[in-house]
Amino acid sequence: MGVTKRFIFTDSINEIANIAKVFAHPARVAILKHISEQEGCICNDLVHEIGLSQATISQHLSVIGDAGLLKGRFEGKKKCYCINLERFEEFQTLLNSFFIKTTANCC
Amino acid sequence: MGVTKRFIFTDSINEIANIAKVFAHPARVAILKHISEQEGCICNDLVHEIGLSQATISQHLSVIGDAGLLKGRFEGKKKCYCINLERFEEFQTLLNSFFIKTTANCC
DNA sequence: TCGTAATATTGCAATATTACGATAAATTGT
DNA sequence: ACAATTTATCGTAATATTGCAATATTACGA
Repeated sequence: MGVTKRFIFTDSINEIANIAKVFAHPARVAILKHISEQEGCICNDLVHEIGLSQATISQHLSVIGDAGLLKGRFEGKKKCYCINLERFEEFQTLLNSFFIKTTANCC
Repeated sequence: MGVTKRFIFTDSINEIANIAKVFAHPARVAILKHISEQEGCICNDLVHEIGLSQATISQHLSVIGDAGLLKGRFEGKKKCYCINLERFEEFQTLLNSFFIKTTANCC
């Protein structure tokens, strides 16, 4: 098979998985790190900075964007990206609410 | 191609990606949620609870375990799993240290 | 030791992801 | 309008992931 059976899980669980998928690739983590350090940045810089092709970077950016983790706007021909902090914090809150329930452990 | 070029990224970035990969599949999120709610649990319960085959659950458990997010021990023939909270918090700290640097945003 | 229960591993088919060259689309300056 | 620059999209090859049946392994009790 090979198809993830999303339909057997709750919405919150699927949402955590979807956002986590963004962080599940080092290129995307590197992109987010770079953007967060710049307060806004340009895609072409990323190509130079990260060391992947322009097409690949653009794809990763759209994955990050689809998950709601970016804000962006065009400034002339260049596109300015920044991190959607609210969304990022939403992800952290979700993670916390799921896994920080038990303080005691059995092992 | 299709190969993730891990070698062009730093260790911290790759580590974030590796741990995030655990959370990037709803079955694994559901497994972690279930375990965290039980303070220890049994794999066979998971098969019944999650709705995937025993082989699949077992595979997911080993992915979670390889990332260091589980502690487990055998209790007779059954295996008792619990969450490695230290490791989970390590992940959260890593995420924070990378992306909560800029409070101001450009967009 | 033998049978049973629980978990792990293997092998495979189906699908998803990653990466990049080529090309298209958008925008600015001339 | 045209060329130059920047980003997006398409096509496709390579690799990774997902899921399960079948089988193996491990541990216990009779």
